[in-house]
Amino acid sequence: MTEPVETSKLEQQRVERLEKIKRLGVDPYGGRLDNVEPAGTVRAKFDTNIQPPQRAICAGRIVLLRDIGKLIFITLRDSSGTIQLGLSKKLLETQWELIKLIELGDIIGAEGQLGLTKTGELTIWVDKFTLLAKSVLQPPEKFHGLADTELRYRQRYVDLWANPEVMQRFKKRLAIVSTIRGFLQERGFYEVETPMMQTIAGGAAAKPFITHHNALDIDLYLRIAPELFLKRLLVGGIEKVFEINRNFRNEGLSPRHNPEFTMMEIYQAYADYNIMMELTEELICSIVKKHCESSTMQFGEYTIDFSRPWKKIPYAELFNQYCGCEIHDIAAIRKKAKEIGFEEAKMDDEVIINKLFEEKVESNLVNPTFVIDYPGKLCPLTKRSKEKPDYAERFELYIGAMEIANAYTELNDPLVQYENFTSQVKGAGEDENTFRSLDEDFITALKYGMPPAGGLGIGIDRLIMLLTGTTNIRDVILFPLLKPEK
RNA sequence: GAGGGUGUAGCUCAGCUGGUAGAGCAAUGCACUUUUAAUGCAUAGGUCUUGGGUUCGAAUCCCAACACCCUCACCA
Repeated sequence: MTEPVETSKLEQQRVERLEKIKRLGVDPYGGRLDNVEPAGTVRAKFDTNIQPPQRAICAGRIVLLRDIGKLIFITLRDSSGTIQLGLSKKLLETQWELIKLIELGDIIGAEGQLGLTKTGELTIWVDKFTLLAKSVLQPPEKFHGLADTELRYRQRYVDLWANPEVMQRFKKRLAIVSTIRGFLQERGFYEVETPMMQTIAGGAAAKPFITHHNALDIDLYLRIAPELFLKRLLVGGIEKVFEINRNFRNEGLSPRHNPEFTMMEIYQAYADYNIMMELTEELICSIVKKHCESSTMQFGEYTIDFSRPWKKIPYAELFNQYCGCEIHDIAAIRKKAKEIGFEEAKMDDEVIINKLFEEKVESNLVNPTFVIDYPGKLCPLTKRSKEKPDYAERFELYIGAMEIANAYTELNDPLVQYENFTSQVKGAGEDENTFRSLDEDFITALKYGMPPAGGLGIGIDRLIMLLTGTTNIRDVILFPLLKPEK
């Protein structure tokens, strides 16, 4: 464990400075500092007219340092932004030897009077200086920041302060999630946590990660969806329930897929998919209103207009429009699929239809669009439409050609649910069916009676991508999965 | 899994058709009390991702490995 760490010359120089600081009798790793204010708050509250002159205490990392001899200007950064410190030898005579030893990347605390320089920059004229943490590694270059994508992901702890827009993006993410919680709590939804480790990975058709419990000597799956547990809570009598938490899917990585991702699922008893549609539109629009500058967002090459009302178009209609054939004309559909190169012979009709849909339709759905009424066979957990029994009361919300939400009127008939679990859909992938396994306890729960309900799932990472104009999911996940080095 | 791209100083990047490496920032030293990527002068900094090969000679050409990025495939 304690193998000698190879240190660079630059690091050794910094360690030498650290030793010098210790010899001055100063703890280079500081301690508690009271009444610290965010730089942004200090900036906002500053008023030249207030007498006597205001004071402020700030703490953060040194990102710029301009040493002019007996005067040093420091740009200090915290999560709220930056503020300039002015350190004058006159004011800090007793600490001057220490101050001359601090450098870029160190974390310091500074207290003093606020004022403007002759160029109008708000400055804390420091009269109390505290070293809070000596940095013994070189920070990245001040102008370009940290640009190497791999390093940015591996060392997010550097990326966050080396590239201020990264901090802003993640703060926006946190604020949006907090808004979502508030929105749902206001409407009487309870937030719950259901098992991440499950003995049966249900609620979706994805490949799970497998782990092992030693004491029980059983394999467990990391969940691919919380759905079946949240519905058990509907059976249990929690009428309005939601969970925001991680799902894990053992599949390929892409700019839109991370193996662990954050999913929100909402269930509301006595509702249906129409109510979920309203809820979705209201939720996302209220987020846009609160956290975005306009109702139009740039997302890669797309310009997305979030203005209400959002379009609602039946699946079959979109299919017809973009695939150029009628959804019931199976012969024409199979011919088309063959042209594109699907192995259509092995697939059920519905699977081909859906593949064609994904291929032809999705890329056209730029502005928020509810695709409604899915072919019933594609939706084993959904209640069928009373008027059109071949269709399920399900919608998917597409924004920026990306699937953002998926919702349906929940199937609450235990016998039909059992039937759907046990009948296989052919051609949807070999491994996939293995894991559409039968959760008998879930059927038992349904047998006790689950109220009719609307259910909604929103991919939080993707929503954040849209609302921050970020086209790679890794840029909205603090620590995306990377292969280990070496 | 397939194809394409990238990997050079702490960081950001140059480096042509092979001749043992360059800038800016950071660092080190000196000067400087109103700077804004401070400035001026000076100095130092490299297993060119790794391992093979071709060659008198490889950062450069060839092969392989590793990591990252992009596209596709897989994908509830």
